Amino acid sequence: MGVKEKRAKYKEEFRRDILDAARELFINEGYENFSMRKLAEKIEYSPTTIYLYFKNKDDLLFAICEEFFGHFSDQLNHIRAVSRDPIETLRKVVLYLMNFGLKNPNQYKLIFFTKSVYGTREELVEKESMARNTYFVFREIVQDCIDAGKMKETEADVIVDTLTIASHGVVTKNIYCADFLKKRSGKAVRAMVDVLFRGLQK
Amino acid sequence: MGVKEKRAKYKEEFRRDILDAARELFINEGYENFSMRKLAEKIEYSPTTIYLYFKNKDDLLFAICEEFFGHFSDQLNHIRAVSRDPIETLRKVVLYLMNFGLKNPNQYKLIFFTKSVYGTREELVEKESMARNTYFVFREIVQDCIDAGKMKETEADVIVDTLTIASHGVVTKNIYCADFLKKRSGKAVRAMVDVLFRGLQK
DNA sequence: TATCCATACTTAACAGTGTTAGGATAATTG
DNA sequence: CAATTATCCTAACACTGTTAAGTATGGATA
Repeated sequence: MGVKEKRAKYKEEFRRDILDAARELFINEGYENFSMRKLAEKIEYSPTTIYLYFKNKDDLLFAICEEFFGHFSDQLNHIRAVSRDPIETLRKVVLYLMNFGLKNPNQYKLIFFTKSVYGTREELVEKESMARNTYFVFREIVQDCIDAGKMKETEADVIVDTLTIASHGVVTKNIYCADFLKKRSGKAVRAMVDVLFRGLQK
Repeated sequence: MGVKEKRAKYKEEFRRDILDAARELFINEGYENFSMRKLAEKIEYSPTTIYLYFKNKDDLLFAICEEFFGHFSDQLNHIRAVSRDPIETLRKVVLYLMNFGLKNPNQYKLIFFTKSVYGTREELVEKESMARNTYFVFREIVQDCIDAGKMKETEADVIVDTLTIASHGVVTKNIYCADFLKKRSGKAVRAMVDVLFRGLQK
């Protein structure tokens, strides 16, 4: 391996280290208490060093989001692979999304509250990204349900929106209403999923 | 009127002026660009003066939220008064909530993203507040639907949660997905409301 | 080997944030 | 008139993201 490649690899590795530290800091300290300076302290470098590996804070957050969406689309594919009935698959996917958000509020906030990281859906669909892959898999699963004749023949896009938006609501409710998780989130999740599928199925 | 009363009235009036300026600043400059210092500049006082009328930033935001909930619960009562069919009333209420959020993103953010201003539902129900009144009216409207035999006999609480959570999802989707409003929010709102009521009605 | 130079990283600073301590001024009270 | 109190301000603290400019260091080259 040449020196340049070695350097590139080192750079790549350091970037990963920073990313890992950032994610950890986010999860431990929370969305509001995350700062570039604290991250710098954690990795024991000056704050400015981070800017050699990430354009700015948003760029760093974007990288973490992409990491998550990579993991998430893998999960969707896995759920799809092990389950046969399309409606059951979709139900599991929605439950997975909600439960992830409920269990990882800080990471969820990071992903979905970081102002329009991915822009419009048109932009999302155009530009290669992990978030795009996730969206496509989600839509395919919905299409499976429609093709199996088990769901109203609305556009798959609109159904994806309805499901993700409702999930988003459940999670954000939990984030901004203290103790929602502890006391009523289980009930709320079940109620929401039941209403959604009762409303969507043929 | 005695001097003390006069003073109290003056204090109250100034508080209102600050509140009005703050709301205006929020709507014009946006949630992210609001700051105590900018508000101070707008009202042409030093930043510290604000702290004589509000304990801190959160206290000021809370006051604006309460103002909104006062207006909102009035609206709910009005809708309830002019409409006869309970399901139609409820549908209008949900649409009103969604549309308010879509049209007033900055104010909506302020109200629902200001971290747990009202605490848990138990706390909300206990402590006198405009938000509490709103919650009660909303629940009564849902109860009307159940009593009229037009809705599944789930607890009204849970149904209120389902509806507000879904509305919250629609609005936040709009806030964090650029151009959602312009292109697809109408469709999304209709789809969501249809699914919800199809899922909830008997 | 000595020079050069890019890479990696730092210090110091700018402009902004919420908030507080303590001081100044004006109005009201005794 | 003196004392008190209400009202407002200046200055500061401890943060924030970000940038400009500077310093070592270590490999490549003359």
